[in-house]
Amino acid sequence: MLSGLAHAELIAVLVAVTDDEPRVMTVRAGNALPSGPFESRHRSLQSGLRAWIESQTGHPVGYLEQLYTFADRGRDPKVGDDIRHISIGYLGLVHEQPAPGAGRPEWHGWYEYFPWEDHRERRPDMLDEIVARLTAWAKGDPLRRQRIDYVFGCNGMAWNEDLTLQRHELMYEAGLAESAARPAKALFGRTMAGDHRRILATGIARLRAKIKYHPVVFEVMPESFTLLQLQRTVEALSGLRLHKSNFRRQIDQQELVEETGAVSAATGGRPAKLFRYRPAILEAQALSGTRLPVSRH
Amino acid sequence: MLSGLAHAELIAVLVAVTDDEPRVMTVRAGNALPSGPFESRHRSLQSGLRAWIESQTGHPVGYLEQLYTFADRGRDPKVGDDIRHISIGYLGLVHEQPAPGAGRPEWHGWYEYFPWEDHRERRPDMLDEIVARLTAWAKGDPLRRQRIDYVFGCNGMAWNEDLTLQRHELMYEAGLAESAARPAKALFGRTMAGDHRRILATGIARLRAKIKYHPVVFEVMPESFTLLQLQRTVEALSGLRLHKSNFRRQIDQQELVEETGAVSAATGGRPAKLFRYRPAILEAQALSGTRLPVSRH
DNA sequence: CTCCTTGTACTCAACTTGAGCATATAGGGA
DNA sequence: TCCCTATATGCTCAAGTTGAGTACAAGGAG
Repeated sequence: MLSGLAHAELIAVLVAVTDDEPRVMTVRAGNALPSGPFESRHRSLQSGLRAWIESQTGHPVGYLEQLYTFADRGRDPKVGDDIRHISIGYLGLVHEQPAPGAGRPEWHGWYEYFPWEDHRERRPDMLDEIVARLTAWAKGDPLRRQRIDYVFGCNGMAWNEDLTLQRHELMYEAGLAESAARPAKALFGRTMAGDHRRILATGIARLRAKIKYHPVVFEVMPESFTLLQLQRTVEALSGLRLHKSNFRRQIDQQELVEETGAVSAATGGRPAKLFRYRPAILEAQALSGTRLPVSRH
Repeated sequence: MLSGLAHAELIAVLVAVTDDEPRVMTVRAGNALPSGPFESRHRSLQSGLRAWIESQTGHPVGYLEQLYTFADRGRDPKVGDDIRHISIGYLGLVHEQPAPGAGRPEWHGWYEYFPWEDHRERRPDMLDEIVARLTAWAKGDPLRRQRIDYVFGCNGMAWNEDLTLQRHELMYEAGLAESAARPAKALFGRTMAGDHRRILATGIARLRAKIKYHPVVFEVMPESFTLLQLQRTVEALSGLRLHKSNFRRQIDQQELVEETGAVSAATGGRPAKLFRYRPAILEAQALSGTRLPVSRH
């Protein structure tokens, strides 16, 4: 018994936003997240993953953050049947892809996997079905009922976009997601191999929370952009519609952007000023309590 | 070469608050955090650690959260010299200890290790010395200068209690903390073995950030408490003095506590009502943007 | 009884946020 | 040409939140 020995694997949730759609890099035709063994030649977890990602995508990774470490009882014929399998998940952000889906890396919209998470147009109808099934599963247990209400925003509670992971876990418990017994069968959304969809949910949740108090959006933006493009990107990631003028007020109060001087005529109406990110003050202003200016409509 | 194989170890930052002092469980006379190998008999990381902690401290762990996974090139004669060493850090909160320091587990005040982090009485004088040495190290580099100002709250910037980890890392870079070459020598505060002090800094930072938007304080409180006791506990953890009436307003707006009906006469003046935590609504209200009502004085 | 100490309830100005309206500037078509 | 539509951008205002302080209550010690 090799006590304390385990297989270590790095697994990445790599996110880009193209055409107002958040996309995640996948392998195996969208059925798995990219991953690889953590090799001893790597200096550190971070640098190992960074090198590997850049070789795979050809894009520099602007932002890389550890997400979570998952452990599962894996099987490895080389070492023995009962060795632990440890996956260290990372969230990486890359700038807009010029040609999404071109080349080997496959980018899939993340709402393929979590269609109920996109509330930009309207609250997805699918949610009624999900909540109905969860309610049946809860069987009147008041604690479960309360959890459903909170996590899915029912019975007077507001939808909280940050709870992506909790929603997935609740659905998993209730048998609405893929299971070990039926790995490819889920009632809602597209599945992934193993626990990859769960890791993706972790990444989405982390990014949605972070975007509110840290200027990470700019890590997926091109060099220069209009304020509406910026807003659309935040909306894509959070799955919400935002209030336009309040969003703008927030952005320029934080002094995170500056005008480039150029304008974009590509928007149809009055040309919009182009802005660029101004990392100078960096984190100074950023940490003030920044809630999203959600539009109620 | 065993590609992908690694030693996995669990390491815990276990926190309790006694006598208005945050304490952390240590081993080896306060020189290390408790840790142990992750064994394959454990169902999961979380449950393995939970069982282990409860056997060590005799106290149930109310709250357990993964902190971070650290990787270092370790040495293990059993397997070979170049196997990876992975430490998975956890933050755990336990309720007030009846007799701190009694028995095997040793609880040490966390400000022994980070004396400059306690701003309850006054800004520690030590900070002037630290900043002076950092300034010398920065040698006029404006980026370093800006980072020092931000992280330590100099030159018009406010002290941000959440930046414990960044402060430790900056001091480490500048050679003011222990190093691999001189593991026990630090210019400020008490050291720990290996990177344990850094892991403790990670735990402090996480807890200080979390306390603002999630009702985790109650995990270190006794069953019933007065509002001032609650305030003193938050102050102990955050290292700040809070504004009394605003703190109270915040607490009862969140409706997280209810009166027990009893009063405590132990406080010297007018007896204070006792309260208990009311987890009923649990997380519902909690997630609203909760900043600490810092007292400027 | 008086002072001292702690607890509890209000008040009020400054600031922030949610929501909507008004105006500016482009292209396209009658 | 001139209006219409579409987007961009600026401004206002009420409602809510926060920072700071004051007034009053209720015990114990001397």
